[in-house]
Amino acid sequence: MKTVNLKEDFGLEVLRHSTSHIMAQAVKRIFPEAKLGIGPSIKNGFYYDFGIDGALLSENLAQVEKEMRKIIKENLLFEKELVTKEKAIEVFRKRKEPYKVQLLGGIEDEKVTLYRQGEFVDLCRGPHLESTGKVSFFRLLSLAGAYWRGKEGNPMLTRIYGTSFYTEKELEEYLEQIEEAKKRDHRRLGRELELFSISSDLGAGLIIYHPKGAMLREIIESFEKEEHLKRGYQLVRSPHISRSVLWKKSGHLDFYRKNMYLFSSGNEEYVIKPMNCPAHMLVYESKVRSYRDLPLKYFELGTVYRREESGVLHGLFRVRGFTQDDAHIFCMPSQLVEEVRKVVQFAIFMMDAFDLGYQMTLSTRPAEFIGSPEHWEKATQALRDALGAEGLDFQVAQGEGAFYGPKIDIQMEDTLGRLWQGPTIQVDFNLPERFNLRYVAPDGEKKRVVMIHRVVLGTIERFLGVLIEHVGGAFPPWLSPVQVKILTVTEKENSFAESLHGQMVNEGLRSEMDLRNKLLGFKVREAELEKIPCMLIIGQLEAKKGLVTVRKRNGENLKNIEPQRFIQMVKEAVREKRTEI
RNA sequence: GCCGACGUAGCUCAAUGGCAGAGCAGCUGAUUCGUAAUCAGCAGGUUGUAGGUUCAAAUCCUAUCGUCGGCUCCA
Repeated sequence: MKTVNLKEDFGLEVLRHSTSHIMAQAVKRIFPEAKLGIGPSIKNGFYYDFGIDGALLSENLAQVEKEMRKIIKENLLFEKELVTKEKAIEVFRKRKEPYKVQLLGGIEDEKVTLYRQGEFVDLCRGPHLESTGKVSFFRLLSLAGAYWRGKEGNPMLTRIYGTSFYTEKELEEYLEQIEEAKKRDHRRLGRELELFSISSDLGAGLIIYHPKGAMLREIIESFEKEEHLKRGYQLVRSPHISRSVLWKKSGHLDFYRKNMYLFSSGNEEYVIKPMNCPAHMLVYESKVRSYRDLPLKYFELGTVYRREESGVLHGLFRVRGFTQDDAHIFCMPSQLVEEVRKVVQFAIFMMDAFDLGYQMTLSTRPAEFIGSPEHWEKATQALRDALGAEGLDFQVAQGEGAFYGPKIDIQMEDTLGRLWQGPTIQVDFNLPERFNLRYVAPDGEKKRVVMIHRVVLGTIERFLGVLIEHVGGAFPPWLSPVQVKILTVTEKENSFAESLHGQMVNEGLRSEMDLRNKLLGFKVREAELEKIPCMLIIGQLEAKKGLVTVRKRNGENLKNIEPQRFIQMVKEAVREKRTEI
């Protein structure tokens, strides 16, 4: 089974890569001055980059598609040619392809392969299909800017994204899938379910929570607080603003300034906190600490503000004001492995509690770093050991660690398959140094404390976004802002409905009533669209007997239920965190 | 920040230089009804904002704010 799948994927890669060459050929026919960048196949399709100085616009995509169909009809052979690097450089110099020449400069091998189809030549490892005629079901999807070789200082090329399949059915299904994903988009559901909104008057990247979204947050936050207390964390709190001297001391003013909101008051410069760590350092620093006190774990749902570049803002996933479930763990070097391991377990516990999938990355020492290489080696090994002890699969991102220490990142997927970083566990050699954080060891000597900086959901905002998309807005009862909606058949049952509502609210259930003079079918439809876990249908039958009919959001009915029994059912579903009542 | 696209009623979308419109939502009335839309009527707008071109601008131009898809950066 597995090998067949691999083959198919490989086949798709070849198809898509070949389609990207056809696209490049079409673009060159229409815009002979376009310079070729690179054109690989990617997860769900392919792209090709062109240096064309903005002459290629989205209105040209249809034209490019048309030319591609012509090339496919011409059924040109993909011809492979093995040449020396010098020969290849000469070919592309003649064809005025500076990016290809640059690429060749970076290749170590003596021989490279060229692929030709008709008048088009590309530097390419291959493999390709036999001929352009083998491609038929493709679609150009979007246009985007992309820096040459992904470096900000380089020229901006124009990138065309597209996809390609062997059958029309698969292409249609893929396009359909994208449409379906849009319905689960948290930005759309956030509005439809009245969870949150963003207002340009308030400011880009700043979230306002509406009653249902605020309730959802409250549920998640109180769950988190409890779980932290169970694990020996202590709650701390710090103000939103602080004097800039604190940030001078922490180093943020130098390294992080462009992301910080600063303001002055009198002669004093102030900072709106972009992080919680410096304040937590001050808590540690406030008295002499003994090795007997360690590990110390300070937890704060800390709301921070960062001046993010306008182009990166994205719904709840990338914002300027957000709340981290932030904690700082101070320990002795000998406790590091154990503490990291506990945090890894905690993060996984949280992911599991919300039924979310994830992937892990270990990021190691970057080119520029502070602290000694031995410390780095030990800390990186501690992270590796913690992951190993839990039997977790992880990728290693060489040199991707922060300048102040190695880290473990946990990424979560959104509905379109994009990855977003959630939980992160970072060892920090920098701040304990800058704040001179020490503890008194058994021998009476003062020693440098080791610090772990960690979040287990990441930020409440991003996490909520992922959660909304994961459940498609249909929250499990324990999280659902409204758990029950009482629907009356006619206004005659309103008083019974009101007494039921009072009873449930008293028992701590989140209940709403729909007493409007509307048809039952209409009320059911609305409650279904609100994705409320269950409805109570109250007509004459129920009112007379003092019982309720439960309609779950999947359409299933439970008849003649005692109100108290129903309340217990909901409580049980909440306690067990079941997805449905 | 950069590249491209977009911004019309609460929402989804029409109106291609010549009278700003529809459906849903909202409001009012009728209907008292059993599991995804009862019927009728009414109201809703400085076309994101500011400037410009024109006899005339939602439409063309400039700036600005915001949104979307990417790039870079990041939780």
